[in-house]
Amino acid sequence: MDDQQRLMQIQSNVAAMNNSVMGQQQGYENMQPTAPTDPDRKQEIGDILQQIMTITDQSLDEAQARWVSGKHTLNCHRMKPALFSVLCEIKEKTVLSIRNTQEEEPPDPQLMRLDNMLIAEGVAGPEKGGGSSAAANATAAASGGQPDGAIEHSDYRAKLAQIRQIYHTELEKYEQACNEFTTHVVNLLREQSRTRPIAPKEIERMVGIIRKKFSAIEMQLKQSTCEAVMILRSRFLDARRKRRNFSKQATEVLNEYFYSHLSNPYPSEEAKEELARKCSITVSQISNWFGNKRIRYKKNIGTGGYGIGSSQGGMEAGMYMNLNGDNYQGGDNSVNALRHVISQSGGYTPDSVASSAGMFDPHLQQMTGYRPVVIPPPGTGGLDVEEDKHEENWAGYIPQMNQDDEYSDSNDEDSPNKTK
DNA sequence: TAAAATGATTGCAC
DNA sequence: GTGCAATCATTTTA
Repeated sequence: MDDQQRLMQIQSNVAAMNNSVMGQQQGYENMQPTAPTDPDRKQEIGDILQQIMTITDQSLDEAQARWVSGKHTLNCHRMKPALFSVLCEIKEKTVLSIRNTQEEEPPDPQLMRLDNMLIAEGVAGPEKGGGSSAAANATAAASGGQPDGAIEHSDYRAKLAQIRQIYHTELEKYEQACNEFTTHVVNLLREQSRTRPIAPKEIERMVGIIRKKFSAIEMQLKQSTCEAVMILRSRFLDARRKRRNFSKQATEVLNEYFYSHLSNPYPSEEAKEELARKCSITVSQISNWFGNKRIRYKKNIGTGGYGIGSSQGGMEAGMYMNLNGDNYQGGDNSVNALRHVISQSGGYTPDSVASSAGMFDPHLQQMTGYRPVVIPPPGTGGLDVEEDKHEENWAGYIPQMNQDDEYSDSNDEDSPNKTK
């Protein structure tokens, strides 16, 4: 389409719209001493458009020079408000409306993920409970109930607080910069709206564009913060490798539970919680311990190292009888009394095996004074085991006693894994 | 100091 | 989500 055709089209458009904006012009026209006739108005509009079209064909310098000279004339022209209004309307109906539909996007899922993570880690959102609880959760597992866990905890918390502070400072800077720039641009556009048609929607759109650009910076900031938290967390969690053995008392409590529930050594959640409380360790550590215990018990049964009556003696279940190894060694409590009684009784009896399988012999208890009282037996409403859903799988590992097998105190000498 | 013991992690299956 | 099995990493023991 050449310039002439474009000009004709614009002129016809303007003529068509002229009627629609007459209302807007009404107030203005009322102020005029004489209202021009229709042919006159069309001629004037044609002149203005002709000037505009001519400018597009000129070089920048020529146009500027011409514009400066004609600026005052155009600004003072009585048709200027009407023309601005028409141009603004056209802009809104074409470019702006198309862009608006394109810009109405749903919230960025990546940004949402970052936001959620920062809130979960206690960096964003309210500080109270955020950082400290996240740190507490992370340290609970790391410390394993050890006293120096508190040191690690405070260390983690301090570093997290640092990250949080940097994040908030940067976020504040970003918001301030964003607001300042937005205000500046809005003022600039308002200023320019005196000399060129700028619709309010156009200003809104510009503000949206600026916000979008700044949100990219915000995203970067959030991403960097998340990375910093992740690095801190991974370093902190690595500290879990620096483990400490549980206290003797804790191991004893766990062993007591394990061997008193040997037929089904799967503590319920409640039992785990109770054990965790007694041992001053976490529930997950209890789960780890029982997981390790079951598997190592099975292995040793399988290799025969723990086999009742095996030449090596020292089966782990038997340890409950011979009380050797697995932290049962050298105890000076009721366990030792039991050990003594067993050694006095001349070795293995079916009853003692029953006790190892979770069926404590009342006679033995009476004799020794030892009871697994720390953990109430199954079905008593105390620390109970899980339902026997594992019993089928586990059953093969419950010691099956042969009447010929004899456990002698000499087996005490061998730790279960000494078979290696 | 090597070997054993032990708590934790990971990958897989259910 | 839980448990198993293998493995890692550290601590304890002889």
